[in-house]
Amino acid sequence: MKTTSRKAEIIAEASQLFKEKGYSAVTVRDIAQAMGIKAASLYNHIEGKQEILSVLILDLAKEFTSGMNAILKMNNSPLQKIEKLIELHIDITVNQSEALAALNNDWMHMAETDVNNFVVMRETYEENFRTIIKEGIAQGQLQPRHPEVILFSILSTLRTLYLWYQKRGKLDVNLLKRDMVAVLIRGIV
Amino acid sequence: MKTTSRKAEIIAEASQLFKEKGYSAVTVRDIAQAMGIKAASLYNHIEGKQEILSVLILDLAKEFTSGMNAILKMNNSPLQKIEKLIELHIDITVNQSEALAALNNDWMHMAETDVNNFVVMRETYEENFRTIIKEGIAQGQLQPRHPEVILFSILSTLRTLYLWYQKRGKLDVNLLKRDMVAVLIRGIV
DNA sequence: ACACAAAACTAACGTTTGTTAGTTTGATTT
DNA sequence: AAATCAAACTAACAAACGTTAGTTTTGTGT
Repeated sequence: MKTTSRKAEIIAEASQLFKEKGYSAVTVRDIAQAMGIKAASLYNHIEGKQEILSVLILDLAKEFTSGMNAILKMNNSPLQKIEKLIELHIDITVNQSEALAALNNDWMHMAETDVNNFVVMRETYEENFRTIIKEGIAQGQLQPRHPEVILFSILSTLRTLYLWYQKRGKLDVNLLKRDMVAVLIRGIV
Repeated sequence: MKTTSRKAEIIAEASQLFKEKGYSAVTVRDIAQAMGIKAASLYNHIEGKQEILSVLILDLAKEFTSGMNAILKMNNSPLQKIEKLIELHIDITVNQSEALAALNNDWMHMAETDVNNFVVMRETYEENFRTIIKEGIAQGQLQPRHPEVILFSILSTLRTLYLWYQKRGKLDVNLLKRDMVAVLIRGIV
């Protein structure tokens, strides 16, 4: 059964190394060694080191974008939308944690065009999130805090979840979702 | 008035570059250019590229450690201690944001001994924080959520604050503290 | 058995990397 | 005026970098 292409295997292997040391500190020889082949052999499958990074990041960014769009279409309350967004991030984290590391830390090392596309996608995503929060405040469903503080505190928690999930012995995803929603939305007191 | 040594100037300049591109992507020639001198001239002041990183990270780690120790000595309630910790992070972020980027993202690129010291300091810090949270739960002051989820959601927000503070036009520190404490502790609903 | 394509290989390339060695500059002290 | 010293310089190094070119191996369908 050959379900994964060689290119996909390379990208998967590279993403783990990128997560550990960052894109710039990983050499193509490192990636090749992890694959059990020589560095030059990689170029039968990829165009270059940067392509790996771009595939990793842009594919994931698209996943966030389409997840956001799906949530925007639902006619739920702002608070319910935020809950859905938290669950979206957790789902992506659970099976894409390596790509998340690259997206968070190494996006600026993509080719210029890709960086520009990425930044637009990211700003759009944040703007959509911000709008949901503002609606929640306007409707009296959320506390009247500075929307930027709310956006940031939720988003930074979710964005770095990949660092922390998995080192704590894989706690159950549904338990994680429940407690995370509770903590982020209802606080800890 | 010569209040800052040349070495300190180099470290300050380097930390800005590290924040933008990460340690590995910054060359000593980049740092030299930012200083307006040649790369070789740096070595009159520093032992090597790694030394810059270690000074940045370990000095900051010590600051967190002594801040934590001061808070542990106070006889406040767990909740009050957490508020103090949030303020500690905000204070450090406001005037050390470049070093924070290195501490978060590039600690693994220090020399092995320094990495080991750092990891111990970090684990100790987290363990102290976790203990405070557990006490808060035990005393009924905090909601009975998974302590790890609480610890993580607070800490990850505070740790990445440096990314976000300053691009939003330097909102007032006291306002930031107040809203951040409110959001992290009392939630958003 | 043969042809073909996928995927590995060896060898090398031009650059860039961090760093060292030895020298010159410019200001301050004696 | 001579000596001192911090801090810059030029020149070069060996090693590591991403990548290319050309060749050989391996597996698959005919």
